[in-house]
Amino acid sequence: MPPSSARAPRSDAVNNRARILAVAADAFAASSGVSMTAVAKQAGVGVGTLYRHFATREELIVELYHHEIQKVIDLAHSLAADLPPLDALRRWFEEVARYGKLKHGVSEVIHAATNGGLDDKNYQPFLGAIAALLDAGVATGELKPGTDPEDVLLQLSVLWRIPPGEGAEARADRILELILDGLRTRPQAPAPDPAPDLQDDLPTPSGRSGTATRTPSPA
Amino acid sequence: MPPSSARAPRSDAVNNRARILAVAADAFAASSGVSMTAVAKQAGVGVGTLYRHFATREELIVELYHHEIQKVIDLAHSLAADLPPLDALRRWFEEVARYGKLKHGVSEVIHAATNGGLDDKNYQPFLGAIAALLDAGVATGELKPGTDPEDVLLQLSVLWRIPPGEGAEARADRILELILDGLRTRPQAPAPDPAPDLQDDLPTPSGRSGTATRTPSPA
DNA sequence: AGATGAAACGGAAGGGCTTCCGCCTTGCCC
DNA sequence: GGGCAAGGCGGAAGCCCTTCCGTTTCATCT
Repeated sequence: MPPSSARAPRSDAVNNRARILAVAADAFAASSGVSMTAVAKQAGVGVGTLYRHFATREELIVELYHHEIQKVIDLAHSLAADLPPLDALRRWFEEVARYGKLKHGVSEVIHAATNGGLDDKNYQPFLGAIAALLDAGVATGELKPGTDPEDVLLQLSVLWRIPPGEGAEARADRILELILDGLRTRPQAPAPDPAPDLQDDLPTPSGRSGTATRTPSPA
Repeated sequence: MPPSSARAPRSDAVNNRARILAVAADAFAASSGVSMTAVAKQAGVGVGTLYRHFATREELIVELYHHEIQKVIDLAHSLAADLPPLDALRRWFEEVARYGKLKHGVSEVIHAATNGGLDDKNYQPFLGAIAALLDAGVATGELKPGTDPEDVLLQLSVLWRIPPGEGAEARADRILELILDGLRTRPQAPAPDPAPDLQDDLPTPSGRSGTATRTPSPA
């Protein structure tokens, strides 16, 4: 390729970048709540320098974890090749969820992506991974055709917003299942008749999950 | 009731609260990017006072919009009563999406809710609204039983994260449909046999079919 | 009216992300 | 080797949300 407009990068810049990444890797490994200022200080550079290299916090994180991201992407492709489409999709979803919990970075990246703040370098392959899984399912007729990978990614981003604690894991599973069902093809029902034949008698129609009507809150 | 522990609220507090709300209503109507400091200044109080009345930015917004929220909640109940369950649900989803776009507040509130930062006063009725819609569908057998309204709310929260512009509206529609399908019951396929009888043989499992990557909308 | 204590007030301060801009280093060319 | 721009560097500063705490005000009790 023609070396047209790009001078060689300056050596100090190269060093700084490397040092920043090294420091940041350590810092984020210890805890995900690391401030840009802290990273800069530890790396022995000013914040300005930090921001010269990584225009935004997200961008730094993306860089840090793009390795992990790549693993997730690769996994998608291999699952798509090895497993029945639905299983592949489910497994991948679970894996994504798991990654997001363990390595906080993956979720941050997806978050960045769904916020539009991710450049093609990481975003496109991710979409490609999803597309591969979807395509496999479309091919066997188990998944609806025409689903946009970006939409799926957006739906997945919900996973990182589950408040942690108690039943977080179960909840993630439930939601994954909902997403999955949304993606599947819908077999023709033999009897679309809306008559409720199974429900004999429910004395209390609102029986379950605290359908409590509003509290009498005065304005 | 015993006037046990609650003194009458002080008059200055009452006045300040009212003034803050009035000012904030105007400010947020003009643009959603209003800082707490700005609100406090315009209301002629210190930030400390502002925060005494509304412990957090979200809380102020919730208070501002809880009127709109109530409308959405009421709508859910009346739709659930008047329309076939699936239509009711779809219509309500659409309305929620629309509200979120127009009045920025509704979405902020849902965002707060799904972040766990919303107290019962607004959160529970919202869940109740969703539960009503779900229950109606469960009763007719069109929706899966046992879906947690909170999960649905979380899924809806995705709507506010669609980057605005170009095909945002269409995308919201697509996603709503995905969510909806995830909630529906899955009719028994006549042939539950896993053998693919329609597909002869797909030699290339990785062949990218129609799910071509969408053109990345210009960020 | 005067005293008194609980609650409200105000704004400085802390911590975060990001931008801006004057100064300095590096690498190239003469 | 010396000069010169391009680009990197550093950190102050701007804006945000929120917390803290000394000071002030209100409502009540004497």
